[in-house]
Amino acid sequence: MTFALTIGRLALTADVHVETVRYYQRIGLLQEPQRPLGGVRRYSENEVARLQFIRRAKMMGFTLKEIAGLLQLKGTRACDRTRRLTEHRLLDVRCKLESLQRLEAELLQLVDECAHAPRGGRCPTLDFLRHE
Amino acid sequence: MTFALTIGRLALTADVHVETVRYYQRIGLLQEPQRPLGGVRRYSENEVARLQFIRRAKMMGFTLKEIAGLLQLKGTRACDRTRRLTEHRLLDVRCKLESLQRLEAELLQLVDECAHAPRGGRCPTLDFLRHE
DNA sequence: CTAACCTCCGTACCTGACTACGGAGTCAAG
DNA sequence: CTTGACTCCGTAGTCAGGTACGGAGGTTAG
Repeated sequence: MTFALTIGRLALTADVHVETVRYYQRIGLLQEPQRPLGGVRRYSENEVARLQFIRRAKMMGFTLKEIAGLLQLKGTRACDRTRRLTEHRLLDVRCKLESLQRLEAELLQLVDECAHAPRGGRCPTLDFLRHE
Repeated sequence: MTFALTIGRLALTADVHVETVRYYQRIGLLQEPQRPLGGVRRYSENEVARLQFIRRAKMMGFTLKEIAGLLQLKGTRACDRTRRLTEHRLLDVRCKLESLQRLEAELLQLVDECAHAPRGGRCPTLDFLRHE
């Protein structure tokens, strides 16, 4: 393998902090490679890929626990099983989507009302929060 | 009806935990009424309203810090400020919406591919996770 | 009046996702 | 072979937003 990164190079390559790598190791999201007696651990492109996967999933709004689940998929052999898990994920995402869309509509309405409220009058947003 | 609630009744009425009321008092989100010597504090409808305000704002995705800001707004310029806060919230929500929609599309594709993958062949989801 | 419940108050603990620190030991360039 | 950067490891702290606990004292139904 051409890759034999130290933890620092690994972190740099995957664009996370060293401490974050260690943290992920502590919580079991990343396994730590064997350490040669009195030496320093080396990481391969596998670890880089895994870290980048985590980063992407995190940006998608998954929690680290959810990501651990997603990474379990990686080890699972059966397509049926991955499909069920992915479908579950999809439902979840759709739920979140729905409530975010409702929230967006409400916020939009508030912004709009605030924009058209007469100067010196009452604030529709505050009224909404106070009286509904 | 006269409001002279104990903290427990207040919490019940506003549908939060007693400990949460105390927490809000600690962080200055709620003021605590005078305590009669060797007695118990009493709360009025003001506190109920304020708690409900906080609850609603929280559901709208405002942080407690932002809510503290909202609660201090009074007077004619209030609308400008609430509008800025709400717009900020809106941007946030839209960002999340976008990435969730991308995620939904990706997951949907995976589910679909898995559904049509030949039995015993390679799992498209696993391939996806492996190869980015 | 008394049992049962509530309030008060301080402090400690929880989850999530890190971030910081410190004293070793290790590695690589000059 | 030294110097300086890096790694290891453990522990501790951060921030948000609460929860839990425990002893003492207040309040209320029967």
